[in-house]
Amino acid sequence: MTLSEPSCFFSALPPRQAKTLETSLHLFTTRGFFKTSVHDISNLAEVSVGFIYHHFKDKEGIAQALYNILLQRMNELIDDIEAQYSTCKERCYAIIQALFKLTEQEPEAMQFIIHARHKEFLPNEKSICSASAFVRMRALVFQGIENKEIRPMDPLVAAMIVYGGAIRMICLRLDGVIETSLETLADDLWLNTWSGLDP
Amino acid sequence: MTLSEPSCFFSALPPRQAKTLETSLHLFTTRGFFKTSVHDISNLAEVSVGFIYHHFKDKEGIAQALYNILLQRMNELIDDIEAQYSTCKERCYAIIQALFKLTEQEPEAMQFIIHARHKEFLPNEKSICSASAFVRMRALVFQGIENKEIRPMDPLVAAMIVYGGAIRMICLRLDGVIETSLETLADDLWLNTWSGLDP
DNA sequence: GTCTATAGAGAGATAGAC
DNA sequence: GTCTATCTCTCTATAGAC
Repeated sequence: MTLSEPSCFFSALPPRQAKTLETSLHLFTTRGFFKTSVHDISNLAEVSVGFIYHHFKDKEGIAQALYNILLQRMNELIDDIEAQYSTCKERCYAIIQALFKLTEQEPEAMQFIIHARHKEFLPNEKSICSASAFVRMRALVFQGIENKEIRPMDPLVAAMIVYGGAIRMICLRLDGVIETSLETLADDLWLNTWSGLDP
Repeated sequence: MTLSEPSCFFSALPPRQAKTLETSLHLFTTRGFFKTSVHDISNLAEVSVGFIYHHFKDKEGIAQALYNILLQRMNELIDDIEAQYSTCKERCYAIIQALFKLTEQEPEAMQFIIHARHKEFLPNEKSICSASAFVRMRALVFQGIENKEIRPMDPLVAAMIVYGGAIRMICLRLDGVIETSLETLADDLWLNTWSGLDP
């Protein structure tokens, strides 16, 4: 899976639906969901309002579709990493590197996944932290404790230490506080994070 | 400063303005800013719409007032900690404990501070990560590196490691993913976080 | 399937009495 | 200072032509 082109997330869909979702992702992350009207999307994506309502249930339906597609991609990304690596340490680091890469290449997608406060506009969706991809990320750490790759501690605490710094860096990068590419900081982060967990 | 009573944040204000802000904080964090109407606030706070518009410029003005007051409190909290402790390690741990305590006692205030995506409804306000309290928190870590309390590394990376796990735990606690009090997990977190930073 | 025009509802903000 | 009534506008969603 390459992540370098915006269209890659939506390439399985017909082109105008893909355009609608790309445009919605852009507007939702820059202006916010509630400050984006369906007409804004219609104008910028060059599709009619009728087209949008024919293919998506309503405005929330657009957000729901984005949410499903992006989390699906995250799950595929974890599938790949689990297939390629076997130790907890390798897998967790690979996930962090993949998230950093995604942040640099597709900041809007990352913003939507991490930051969008889905609860406000997807009331039926659980918190993003409960989404399968994030549960699987934590599960990798739990296994690491069982395997004794990680020193004994509360599993949830271990998971927060493993991913907390990385997720925080992603947030600050998306907010413009960090001005350098995350990929150059990944080694420094991981070296010092892991030394707190090594048995 | 005690944080155990909701009114403590707003106790300097006349009672009905305090009630307005308390109610707004409650509705903004539970329903969201854009799904809360001024009439909702008026009804629940038992004040008139006219009262609200007389004391606050507009709906965003309410959010701005909340933002200012809560960040002010965070700054006072850091003042207290800087006065009471002198080492980087002690100060950072005290901040994490204070944030955990605040999360347990005033979850709505914490939710607003950390999670509210102010950019959507306070477009003139910088990202919360740039707010003075958060900048000061990072500065404490930077000093720790200069003092050689923390092993040499990128200062921003060090700050993310110090606070990343804690902030992540706060988010998961607020979202209901963590079901136990954060205060019982603080020691475990800090012990294993710091051992990645100790020279 | 796709479009335009429009209905209908709700919200922010204000005017003006007290 | 405080209240109620209302104005005005924007947005979601749909109806109906093609």
